[in-house]
Amino acid sequence: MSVIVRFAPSPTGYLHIGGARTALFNWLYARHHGGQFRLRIEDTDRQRSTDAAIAAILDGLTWLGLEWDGEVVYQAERIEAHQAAAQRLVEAGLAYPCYSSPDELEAMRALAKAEKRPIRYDGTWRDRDPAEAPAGVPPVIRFKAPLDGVTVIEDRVQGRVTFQNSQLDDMVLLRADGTPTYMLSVVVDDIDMGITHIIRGDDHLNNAARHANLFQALGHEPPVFAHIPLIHGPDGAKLSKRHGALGVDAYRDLGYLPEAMRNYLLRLGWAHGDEEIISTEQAVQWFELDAIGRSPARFDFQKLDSVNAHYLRLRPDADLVALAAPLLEAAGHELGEAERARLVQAMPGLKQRARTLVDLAQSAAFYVQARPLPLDAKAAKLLDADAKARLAAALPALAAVEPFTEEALEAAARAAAEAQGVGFGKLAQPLRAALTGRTVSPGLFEVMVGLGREEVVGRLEDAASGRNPALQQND
RNA sequence: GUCCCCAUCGUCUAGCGGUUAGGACAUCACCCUUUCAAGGUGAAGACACGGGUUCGAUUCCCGUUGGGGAUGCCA
Repeated sequence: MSVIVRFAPSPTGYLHIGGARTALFNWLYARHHGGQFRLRIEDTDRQRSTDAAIAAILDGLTWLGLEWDGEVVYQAERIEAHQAAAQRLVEAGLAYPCYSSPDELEAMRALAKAEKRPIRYDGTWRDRDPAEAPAGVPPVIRFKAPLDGVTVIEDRVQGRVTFQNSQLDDMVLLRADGTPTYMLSVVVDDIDMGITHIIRGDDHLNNAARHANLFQALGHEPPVFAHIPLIHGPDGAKLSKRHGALGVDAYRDLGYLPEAMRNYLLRLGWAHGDEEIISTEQAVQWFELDAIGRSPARFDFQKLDSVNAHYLRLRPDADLVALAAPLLEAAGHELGEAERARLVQAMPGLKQRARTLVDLAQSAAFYVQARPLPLDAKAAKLLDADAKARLAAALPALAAVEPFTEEALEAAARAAAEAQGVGFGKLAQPLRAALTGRTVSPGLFEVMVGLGREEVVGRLEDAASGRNPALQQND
């Protein structure tokens, strides 16, 4: 049997991190088995579905590199099939019209709650003669769920889960306006799409029992279920849109790489021994449902940062310049050919120190900053009169270094420090401040070579004569 | 309230009856060193609790506690 899985988000908001992981697991499972990964937009709730949300979901998946197979299925376009299925169930006596009004239902629930009884539809219209229907009230169609016995779900992640059928009430299949609900449309679409495995968040575990019964009623065996645990926020509470959950676009803006997101998300709930850094290719090869853990995981930015830093270092320098360039330009730095070339050359030292693309752009800014270079507070403080004197004294030797290489520059700088009778650090930090405007940077001589002789001399002259403006910031 | 799920270092996890309970992130020390990273070495840090089963439980069973989810004419 060839594997067909699907990711089925509802377009009521952006693609959040939990959905992204569900999509990733589905995608990996499909790729591992050489099957298909289908995308289905569950937009049966026309009021809450938006085109913007659909676009955000497609964008998010594309950015994450989770390409889907075949056409996107829009559930709203399949209403006729859903309605026909409901009709068949009514004709077969497996579903019935219910005339209870929303108000009555609400009162029913309130009463059940007050009396501390299970909150469930009481089945008023299940066996009542439709002839008793109130005039002018359009009914909903409800599923005639089994009253006793049990429904057993053999879940690939959660194991065997048994539900008492007495707990399952008669769910609404068709709303009063004739539109299908999620419960109906998922099952009909899963059948029509030939879905073999349903991998989704375990907030649907309860629904699995209802779905399984509907599959049976429609004459099909349910697919294999795999309900994966939810992701929680750092405080252990459910990660929701009003509780720290961000759309994948936010992670992109925060400077995370898609391959890092895939690796990090994969390790949230899935493991392969002690492996931490797992390439996507390797993940496809290894991924299996059995290795999915059953307990919920908390989202941890520090770990994500660490994984991201790893993948950042793996990226080619030119890639990183292309990714950081928009950020630098947004910060007001104009990037011509010369600046871009300078950045590519400087990237090995920069990328080793960055955790995100945002970090990277910030720490790269000094390379493309126009003179005179602004100094941050610490750098300004460091460049006192003594430091400036040392810079002035060392300048001629550095300006004359030939060839202009890291080795030659280092030799010259060390000789200059010695000539001045100070430790190398006493000269190095002022040089750093003068050249980068900060007290923290990549290796000094790497910076010099990256900047080029002319720029180095200019920046040192600026600093020695106190031409740099101070930056207001305090880091 | 009712139903369902979960429970190993702060966090992510390995473990699938007998281990000095392993790794990663974070933390702390030291090394390297021109700063910061990276890298290296090391430290500290966990089986929620109570009953069983067993020669032996982190591991199997039951309960307690604690989290989470579901209880919609949302998905």
